[in-house]
Amino acid sequence: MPEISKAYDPHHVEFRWYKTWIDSHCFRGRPDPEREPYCIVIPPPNVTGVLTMGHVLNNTLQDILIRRARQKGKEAMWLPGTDHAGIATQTRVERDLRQNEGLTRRDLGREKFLEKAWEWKEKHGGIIIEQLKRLGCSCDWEREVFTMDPDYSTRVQEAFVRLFREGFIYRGKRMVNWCPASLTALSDEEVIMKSRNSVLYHMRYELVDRPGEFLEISTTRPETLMGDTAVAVHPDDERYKHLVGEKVWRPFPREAIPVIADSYIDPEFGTGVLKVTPAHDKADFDIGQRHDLPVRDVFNPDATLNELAGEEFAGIDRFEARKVAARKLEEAGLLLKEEPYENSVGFSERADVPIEPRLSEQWFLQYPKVEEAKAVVRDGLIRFYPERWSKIYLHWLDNIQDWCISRQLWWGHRIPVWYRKGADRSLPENWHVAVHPPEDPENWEQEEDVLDTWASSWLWPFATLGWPDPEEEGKQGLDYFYPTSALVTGPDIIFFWVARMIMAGLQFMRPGEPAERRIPFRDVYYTGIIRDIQGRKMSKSLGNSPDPIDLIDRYGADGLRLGIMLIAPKGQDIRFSEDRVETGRHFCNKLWNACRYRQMSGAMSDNGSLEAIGSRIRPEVFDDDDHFILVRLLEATETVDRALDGYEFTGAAQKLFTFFWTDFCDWYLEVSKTRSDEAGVRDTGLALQDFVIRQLLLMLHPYIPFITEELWHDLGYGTESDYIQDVRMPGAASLRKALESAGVSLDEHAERKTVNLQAFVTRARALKADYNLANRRDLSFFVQAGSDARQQIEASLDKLKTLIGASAISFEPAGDAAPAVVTDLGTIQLDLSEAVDIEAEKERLGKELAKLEKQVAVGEGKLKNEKFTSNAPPEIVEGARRQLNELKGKKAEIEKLLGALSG
RNA sequence: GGUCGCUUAGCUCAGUUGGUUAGAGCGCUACCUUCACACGGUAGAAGUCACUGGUUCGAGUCCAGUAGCGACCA
Repeated sequence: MPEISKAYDPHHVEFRWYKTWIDSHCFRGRPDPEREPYCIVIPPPNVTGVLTMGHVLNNTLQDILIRRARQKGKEAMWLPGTDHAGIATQTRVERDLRQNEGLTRRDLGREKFLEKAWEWKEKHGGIIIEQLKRLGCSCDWEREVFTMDPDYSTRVQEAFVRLFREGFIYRGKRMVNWCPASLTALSDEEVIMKSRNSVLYHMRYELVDRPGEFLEISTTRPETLMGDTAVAVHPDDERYKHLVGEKVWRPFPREAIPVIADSYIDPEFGTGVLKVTPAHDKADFDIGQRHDLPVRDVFNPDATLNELAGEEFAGIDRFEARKVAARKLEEAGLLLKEEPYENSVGFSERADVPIEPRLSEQWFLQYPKVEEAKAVVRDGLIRFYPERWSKIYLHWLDNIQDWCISRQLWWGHRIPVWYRKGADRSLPENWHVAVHPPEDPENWEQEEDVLDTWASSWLWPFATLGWPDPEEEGKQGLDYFYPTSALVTGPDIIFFWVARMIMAGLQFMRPGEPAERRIPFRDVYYTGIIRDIQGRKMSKSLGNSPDPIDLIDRYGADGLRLGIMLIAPKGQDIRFSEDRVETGRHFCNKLWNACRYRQMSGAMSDNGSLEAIGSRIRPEVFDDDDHFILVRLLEATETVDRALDGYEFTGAAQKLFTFFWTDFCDWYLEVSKTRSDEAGVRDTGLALQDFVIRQLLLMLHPYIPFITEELWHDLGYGTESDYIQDVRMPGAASLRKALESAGVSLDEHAERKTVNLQAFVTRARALKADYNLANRRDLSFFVQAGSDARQQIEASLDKLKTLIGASAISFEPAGDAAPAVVTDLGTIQLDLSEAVDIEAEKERLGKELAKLEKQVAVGEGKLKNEKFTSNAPPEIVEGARRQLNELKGKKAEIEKLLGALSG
């Protein structure tokens, strides 16, 4: 038997076990018709990313689900991977290129640049995967997928081609969200609306045919006025009706533009006159379409202004241009006032700069299966935990817009479209849309743009499993593992990813079959967001984000995992503080030492199976404590099981925590120290410890996989299987059955008795503490008890003497002045009459009496209430009656004690 | 502006069909290095369950409203 050290040191345990697990392919998931499948696909982190606290939370949850599924005998498979993070990665590589070599990507050319990007990926791309291993994630690493792997890339293109052929994908010149920093179009979801303190500029345009008469207009963006091609009013607006059809002077570049009427205009806003800039505003563009206005684009792609804006604007930035425009208006006497104005401005999610609406040629996807995607969630085929997220999901689908899927990047899946050289690209007859290039490539040129990263990851739940290649599907087990069982993710990507995956699954998988076979997953668990202790989001710039690897170094992966699980409320944001991780580490140390205590208490016997342990139990020597701990163990097992079935990870963790610490360590192990040395009694006690620890390790294993594996082997549980993860975890029913086979019939009543005894011990200790005698072990106690209670106390005499620290407990009457305390098992008195301050003792008892009187009054009031006794369920009424009697008994006892002190 | 959520001990949080005296961890106070564990033990102090009203024999729990905070959407 290996000696176990006094303090648990996670480091070598964690490294050693993870290596062993990997070497023996523990986490492999392969189709097995004998078993029920259980599959999770990882939300692929950015290949360039490093582990954050969010990842720790998210992946610990997934690991718990997967490990628990394994314990339930399912074929568990957790599929890992990373995505290529188009904009983020390309930006990083471009920045390095600029800093190191002073080059832009265009200097290098597409091919060379992509080589650089791959190099960068090879160098930095494995980090997060290794970090997930440190955390203990039991992914099937042999299946690791990267969204730019050749196979996966082909599948992405295949999906594009299929959608195109079915008419869901089209190319068009439309207003898109343009990021002037990344120089690419973005989808609506990548635009973050932020509230800004802007300025509302009030200006006036002069009427061409009525010199000296002006139209007053307000705008937050005077730098776009050079692109104005009309001003608009509401057709019913009496103030301006007569001016519709006339012209006003755009001040610079000076040009006459029409006054038009459009019912989009809100007459209440400002002066009710809108400047119309079709090239630089989505709504203005729509107005322009309706009125056939020219589109006058005065911006360059990087949001500097171009020559169309005029000489003094060409080349300057949009924010500088705003100032220049305002100044020029003022000089011309056209600026009436500037006032502070709060409005919403769209920002690029990645680059964090204001978006420019911009007219450009892009590829769009009209989402498939929108109605069905709503139905599967609404009808509960896919269940959201917490359920409330389904409302957010449905609302988004109700208002869904076509998805701009092209990106003006190089790092990504190049769109599988070729254009006939020299021909008009806007005509579909000049397109070749296919996974493979045309047979005469010299006459074609491929589309330069790549696909949105999300347009590859929305295929994740099935493209990672071989779709659509039948041979690969067979190899990967698509038919077996799909639909996957659960998805764990943050609510921030409910639109980016969850909703789109659902539509993709419904569209591509098993056409013609019922929806429950086509959906990508059955349950979606939304985590909270990890914040710092002040409630702020974790961010690099605030520096409030701890490095999880540093935490693992200091507390162990198990400590970190458990610490996070103890505070992760269901679907709420989490305020993280490090002392929770400390709590996790303390728990591991306590567990370690409890097992160490077991080893030191007596030789280990056959722990190879529940039956083997059961055969060492002799129920005829059971005492109340044995019944107590088994009843509590069964209860904990049931609670944990039920909690995890409902994705209540914290509830389950807390139950395990208190059962282990309070019931097992603080009580059962403590009383074991007072147990008889008689062989059969002691051995049964040890067997029960083995029984409880076995179940505890199994239940804790999903949370703290490393230490439980280590202890599982140290304590000799490991013969049934090589690893704890492969041991079938007994439910409460199986435990009950195992106990029955061992001849145990559980006495639920003993649990109540033990609770009373525990209270008795606590009260006696408190009595000593009140008299500053906590560390004395030579005191005599007197107990006045009824016959049942007396019998229980006598049966537990040795135990009580040790736990309380008493030299003797007798049932003699104590002196009148002896300090006393009243418990459910009778009155305890300290043999201390000569040293007692009578007045202080009176005060102490008086306080106690007052408390009891209050409680008695409440109880009596309740029971006198006829409505209560007739309406409440009988067991509640009975409980209240019993409680009242107990309180009254205690009250009478205290009154008696007080009477004796006074007499 | 719309939708959703949160508000329980100094702090972070449990409290799942309404039911006996509202719990835990951390922190705090006092005591203890007693041979599993000081990453520990013992005892203790600490809560008008945000506020107002309602339903009920009974509300932290259900309903309505108010306030504060937060998220998402516009």
